[in-house]
Amino acid sequence: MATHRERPPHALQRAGLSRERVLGAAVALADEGGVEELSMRKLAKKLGVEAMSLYNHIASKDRLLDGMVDVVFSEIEPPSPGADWKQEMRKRAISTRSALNRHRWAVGLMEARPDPGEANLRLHEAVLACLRAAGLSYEAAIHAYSVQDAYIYGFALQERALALETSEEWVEAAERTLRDQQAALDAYPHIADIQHHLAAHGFSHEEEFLFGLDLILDALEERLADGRRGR
Amino acid sequence: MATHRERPPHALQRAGLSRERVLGAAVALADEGGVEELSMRKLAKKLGVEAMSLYNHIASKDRLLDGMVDVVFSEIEPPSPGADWKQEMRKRAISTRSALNRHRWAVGLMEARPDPGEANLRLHEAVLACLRAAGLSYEAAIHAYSVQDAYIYGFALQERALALETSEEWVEAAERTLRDQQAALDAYPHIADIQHHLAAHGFSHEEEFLFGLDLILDALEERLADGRRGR
DNA sequence: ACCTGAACACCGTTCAAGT
DNA sequence: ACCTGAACACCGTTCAAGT
Repeated sequence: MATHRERPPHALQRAGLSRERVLGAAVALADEGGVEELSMRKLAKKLGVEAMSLYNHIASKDRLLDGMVDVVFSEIEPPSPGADWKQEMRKRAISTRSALNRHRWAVGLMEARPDPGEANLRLHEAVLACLRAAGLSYEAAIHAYSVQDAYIYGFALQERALALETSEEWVEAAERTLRDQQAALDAYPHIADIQHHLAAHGFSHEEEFLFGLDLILDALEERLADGRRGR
Repeated sequence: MATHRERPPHALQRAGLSRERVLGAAVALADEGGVEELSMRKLAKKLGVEAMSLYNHIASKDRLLDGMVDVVFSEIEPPSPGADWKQEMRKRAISTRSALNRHRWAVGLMEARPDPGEANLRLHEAVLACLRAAGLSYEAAIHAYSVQDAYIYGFALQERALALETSEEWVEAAERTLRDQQAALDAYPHIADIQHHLAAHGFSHEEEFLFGLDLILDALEERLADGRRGR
């Protein structure tokens, strides 16, 4: 190590890239402009380098996306096996939703990558460990995991589409719809009713998320009394 | 109509395109090769025409995708308002899943398009009508709709990723994982256990889907006893 | 009204060449 | 070992021109 030669100060040499720097910049770029804004050329420019340099650190754009997805997985807090499984699963679901809201480009990609990254596996392992420690059979654990994840990722998908953040924005959007689309809404009276309801009461993604989450967790708890006895 | 002039038989003139033909070909192309295979140029070639001709029938690729998504919505059987809401919702969920399995490219797009198409609105209206006819309050209807759709679309998302069809394929895949990734699995004992379970018992997407769906519908029925009394 | 060729401003990726 | 320029085979879309 001490014998390592000093790098000569050639102008071309010193970009200082690394897999981590590339991944970090890619995530930041996608966070700002969406995944369709992410091109190898733009990413390179952001790093002060030509596009082809990136290929020294990642094999292809597809592998870049794999890495980015695993960055998102690494931000999700894994459950601990000891404590109350329902509480742990609830925290993990909330943590997942907020990671997906910070990185909206990731929603469709998280479940879509074959061969998962390390952070993905670690989280996966922790969830299974928690459920098994709670006494669930393999079948019950698979069932429980499957419903929860379908719900969490599906909810995030809808939330990404319905881009309104606050309850006030919902009121405003509903009022605008009622004003501008009045004629169209005549054909869809129940949709119109719902718009009226939203204009009057607003809407909270968070509240909505927790309603469904607790519905599912409570129902699982009831059913898994059976699962625990072998079923 | 009778006075309509015969079209002269010029060589360039007679492609006979229409919005419907374009949409149909686009859906077929995406069904075969996935959405990344769908380019304006390839679509045109499939229709025996140059890419630029397509722009006489659809405004842009984005509007093409809008149209394709609405084709998928049109294949989902809407619930009827009179009958048992749980049964109607169950049938509609199953119909949605099978449409999404026929058109796997659509999964991430169905919920992602601003301004919905006609088939989308018609289905949306029918679902709300069914829930309201069953006596649910606006709040309860929104809750019920939201959980169900999150689950349905989220499940389809997972199913698309886990591309294995039959239970036998699952057994085979699990066996291969256990054989090839043995070292890696040492670090993740619970994942390894699940793979063993899958290798022994197989896995059915359909069964899994129905477990979660019925869990949710039953739980909704219980809670909505309150929703019906105004809550 | 519908179709087209040429062109523009982009893509991801390969490959030989530089240091 | 890392970075680059030129090149290849693609994209979506515009625009003027054809019939």
